[in-house]
Amino acid sequence: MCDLAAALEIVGPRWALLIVERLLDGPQRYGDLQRELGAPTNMLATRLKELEAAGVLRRLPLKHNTRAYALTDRGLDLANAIAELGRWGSGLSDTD
Amino acid sequence: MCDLAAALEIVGPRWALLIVERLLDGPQRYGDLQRELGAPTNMLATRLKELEAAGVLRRLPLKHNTRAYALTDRGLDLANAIAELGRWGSGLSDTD
DNA sequence: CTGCATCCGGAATGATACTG
DNA sequence: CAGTATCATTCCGGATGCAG
Repeated sequence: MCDLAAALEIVGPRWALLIVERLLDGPQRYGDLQRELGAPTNMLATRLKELEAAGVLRRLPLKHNTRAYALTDRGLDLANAIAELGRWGSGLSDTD
Repeated sequence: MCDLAAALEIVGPRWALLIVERLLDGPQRYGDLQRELGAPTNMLATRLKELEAAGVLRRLPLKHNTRAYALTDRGLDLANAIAELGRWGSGLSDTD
């Protein structure tokens, strides 16, 4: 299996890369991600668990009943790939 | 909608990025892609149509009953993003 | 013989309501 | 606020069949 397929095993499922992109801004809470992404709550919970298991992000327990999700080094490493993909996406309306 | 989401609308579905990666080697025929990717034939046909509609690749009619699929400029533009994602995927076994 | 559509079972996804 | 349970819908995967 090539490296790209291995990467897609983790960030391929829907919402995964969007979650990481939001987290590049800094740690965010569950409700913040849900609102900004517009993702279904069950999918958000599922992806967060997968990404945590993959070592892309980790949960930071806060006071009371709140936690925050923050990228690990492995997650921050995705910044370049996300930037390139975003740059490509921004040029989709050009020269159409 | 952010640029990343727009990009994922096209290359998000399964096999899409894998197809483009194989095509970076040069134009390939349907059977070649099917064998090297191990993708189901129906999915391959579906993704190829979507990617063609998105202007990522185009069909080159060959002699007889064969066609080849080749990347357009827009498809070649994905090389950087694929390279970054592949690089990230290759580091997944490190420091595990 | 290559390219692709169709059929069907199963997995992934999405909307909503509910619990701690 | 954070996450789970449930159910409808769509997507995916494998086999098969048909057309050029």
